[in-house]
Amino acid sequence: MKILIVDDEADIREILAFNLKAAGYEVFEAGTAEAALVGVRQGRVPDLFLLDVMLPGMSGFKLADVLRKEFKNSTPIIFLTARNAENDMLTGFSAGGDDYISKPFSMYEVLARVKAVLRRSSQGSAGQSGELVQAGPVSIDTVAKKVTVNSVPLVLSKKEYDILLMLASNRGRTFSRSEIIGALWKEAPCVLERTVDVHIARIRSKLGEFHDLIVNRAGFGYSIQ
Amino acid sequence: MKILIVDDEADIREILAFNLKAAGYEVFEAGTAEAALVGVRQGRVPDLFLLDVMLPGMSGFKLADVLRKEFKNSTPIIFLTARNAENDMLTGFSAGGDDYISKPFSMYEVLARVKAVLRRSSQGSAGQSGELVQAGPVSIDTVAKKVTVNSVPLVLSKKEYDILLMLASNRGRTFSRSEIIGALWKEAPCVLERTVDVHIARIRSKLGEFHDLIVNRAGFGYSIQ
DNA sequence: TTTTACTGTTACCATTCTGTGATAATTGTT
DNA sequence: AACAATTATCACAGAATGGTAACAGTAAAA
Repeated sequence: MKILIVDDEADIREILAFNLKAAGYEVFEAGTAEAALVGVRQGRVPDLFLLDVMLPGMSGFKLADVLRKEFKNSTPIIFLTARNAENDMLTGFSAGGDDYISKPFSMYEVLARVKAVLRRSSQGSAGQSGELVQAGPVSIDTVAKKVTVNSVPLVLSKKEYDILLMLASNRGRTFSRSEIIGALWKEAPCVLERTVDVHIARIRSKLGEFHDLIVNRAGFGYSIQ
Repeated sequence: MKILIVDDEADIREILAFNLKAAGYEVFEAGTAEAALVGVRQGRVPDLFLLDVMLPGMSGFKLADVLRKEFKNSTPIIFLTARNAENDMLTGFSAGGDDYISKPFSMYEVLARVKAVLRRSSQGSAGQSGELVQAGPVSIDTVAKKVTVNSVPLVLSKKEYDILLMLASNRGRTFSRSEIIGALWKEAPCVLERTVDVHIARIRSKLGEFHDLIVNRAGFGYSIQ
């Protein structure tokens, strides 16, 4: 799968590129919308755009516009936006299959989103309901950031949501407590490992009859089968 | 075990080098990515890189890229990142077996990470998704941490899993009890050697008809052929 | 402000896992 | 064969791990 990163900050490009490559994607970079357009016109068409909104010269939105008009394609786009009052209105918004991630974002978040978008676009299912991560009766809309269990809405707190998403989007994989903390406690990675237990317990109690969706293996950690 | 530290700040290098040496590692240093590359090209290849992301000249990511391309090796890399908006996205993230630690870090954190990474790579199990270790009918997914025998799931406890993985990823090699204890009882290496027997017995009984997968040679130890 | 929800910690209990000693079985040696 | 050394297996207690409730501090909302 080919991904084109368009961002004027070389550091960000590098971080994204390196880690996406490590995750097995083929990655191209461009520092400006104009450069990206040249590449695409020469035939280097990616399967997904990672597009900074704030670009010098042609903006990310303009580029998206041009791409849509010129190629009439439906290549999905993930917009990267700096977090400010203007862009906040975009957070969680999604239209025409596109998606927004606001800086600062975590690589974990980006990777999850990229994976979801590519899977969805390869499945050809339209994006009205956003990207869905399914795990048994649980369905997570990663755009709306809403969870349903057998179509019944489930209200989770941020941490509960994060943990459930991490487990659900890696079904079968067992995460140790320290892995979970390392991935989700970016601000203060110094919480006790027992904290994870408590969050798991809270998720389970909200899951009701499906409380055993999250499996624990003593000494290994937690997983969703 | 050899570790190459690449960081432009001499102070940081010194602190890391001193403590890692004290912990028994062989340590090399480089102030720039270019210098590190020269050393590696001359044959001083470490078992682990500690790589600052923000280097003058060639960045840490670029160096990692070059190393991967030029040597096609899978030497693990731990990236050191200054804590700022850009690098926050990397905290706790891990892809392709690499790892991130953000400054300021504690030596305890670094040592724990180094130890974990080296153990992982010495067991021959890189961190990418679905790494399989096969041994006859037994197949071990080192990411999901699950074992199957002829595709039938096998539920093992942590210690049982560790022992089976050690034997399976070094097929044909016979490990004495003290070798097994030395490798797997890092925390409390003062258990009786008989303990290993008991764990082996428990694994064998779970293996059912394949109980003779694990072979013992009197006086030598255990192995999987 | 008050109220509410969220998060992290602790404590207590249940469960699972692990190490040990006893004893039986096997292997190697004379 | 007889003996010694080593390994296999069992049962049990203690240790480690996990589940859950209650509490307190904090942030967000009313």
